[in-house]
Amino acid sequence: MELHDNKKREMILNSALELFSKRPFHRVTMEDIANKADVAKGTVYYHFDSKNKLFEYLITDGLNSIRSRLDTGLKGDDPVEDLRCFIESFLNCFIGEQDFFSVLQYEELKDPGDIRTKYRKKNRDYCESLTKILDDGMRMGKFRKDIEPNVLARMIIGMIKSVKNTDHKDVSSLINDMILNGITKGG
Amino acid sequence: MELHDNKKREMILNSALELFSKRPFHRVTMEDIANKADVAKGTVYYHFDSKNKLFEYLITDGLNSIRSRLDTGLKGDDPVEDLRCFIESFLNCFIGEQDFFSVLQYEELKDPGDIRTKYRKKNRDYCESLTKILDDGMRMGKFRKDIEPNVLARMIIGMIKSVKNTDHKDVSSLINDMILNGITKGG
DNA sequence: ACAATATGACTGACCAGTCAGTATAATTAA
DNA sequence: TTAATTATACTGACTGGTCAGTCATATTGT
Repeated sequence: MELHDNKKREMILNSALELFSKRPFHRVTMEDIANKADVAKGTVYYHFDSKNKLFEYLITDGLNSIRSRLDTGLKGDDPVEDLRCFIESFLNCFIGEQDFFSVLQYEELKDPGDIRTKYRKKNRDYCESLTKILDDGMRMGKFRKDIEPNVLARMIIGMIKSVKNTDHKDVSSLINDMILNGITKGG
Repeated sequence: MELHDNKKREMILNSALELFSKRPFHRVTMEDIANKADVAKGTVYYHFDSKNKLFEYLITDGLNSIRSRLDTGLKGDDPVEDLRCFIESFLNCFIGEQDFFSVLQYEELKDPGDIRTKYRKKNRDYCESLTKILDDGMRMGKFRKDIEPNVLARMIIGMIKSVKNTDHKDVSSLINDMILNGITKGG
């Protein structure tokens, strides 16, 4: 019976995400957000305690949705297949949620002494999921063992995140093949 | 002893680099920099016109030194060997100049409407150098052809940049081998 | 009526950049 | 040699603008 169609709250979140993805935290003002959401500044403060809290919400909310998307489809018994699946999901997330990943990129930068630190761990969650896949694969003799799984995981994520505007019909399987077989064969 | 030794200027640059590598641009104040350099705020402004100009100097100066380090050693006639050489140089730069690369990472983020845009291009220079190596290699049949050389270049850079605190004795050749042969063989 | 929601003028902290002045070294004048 | 002049390096109190957050008031919904 109480409230809400939450229309304005949604507008605020959308506007904030878009602005934070285009400029760093301190170059986005609460008034920018309010204006873009077509709402008064006070309204933003009605829905969110502070600029930090608003930012915090965007990050945790986004991470949660991405995590659940990344976890679906993993079987746990076939590392090669799980790797393929993970890469595909991650690439879909990455391309589908570009604004969010831009915000996350700011978030990932060092800035001890405020909210950020607190998310570092959660932030790495998808790395841990991938780390596990790689670790399993190494123990089963499917992947090379001369590198730490978590280092390799981060490298793979870093690699995927660097992909921009390619029109290859299936980037996902291309990347998968490159990771598995390198650049000297295939093509 | 005071005139024309650039001691303070150096101190300012060092302090600024360190601070900018730890916090985003707008969370570093000119007074922070002055304090760290053990100098008055006015002194910073004596040596640099503005905060932007100081930042600008750090970036261009760092990029110039890195570029020249990356170009030495390339032969131009053997893509496989040039790739190996590039990876080694880049990794050395990346590990040796971590503060600078952190600053650069901020720099690489979108923030249209100030200095940043202007450096985008220069910023990518080392990518172009790598792109050329890959392009040559593809034309010579050494590397797979089913991916744009510039996309691949960015992926490789992204991969290397994701390497953190690994104590493998020769990370450089490990990475080189993984890029060439993938993760299913080797180790 | 009453609570929930929304408003925007206002406040106070913070910070980039200024400026009037000091100090020290280099140059010239006596 | 030393006094006077100028150039260079440095200082920190101050200013003007910006922006997160507040609050008294208005509007809407039930």
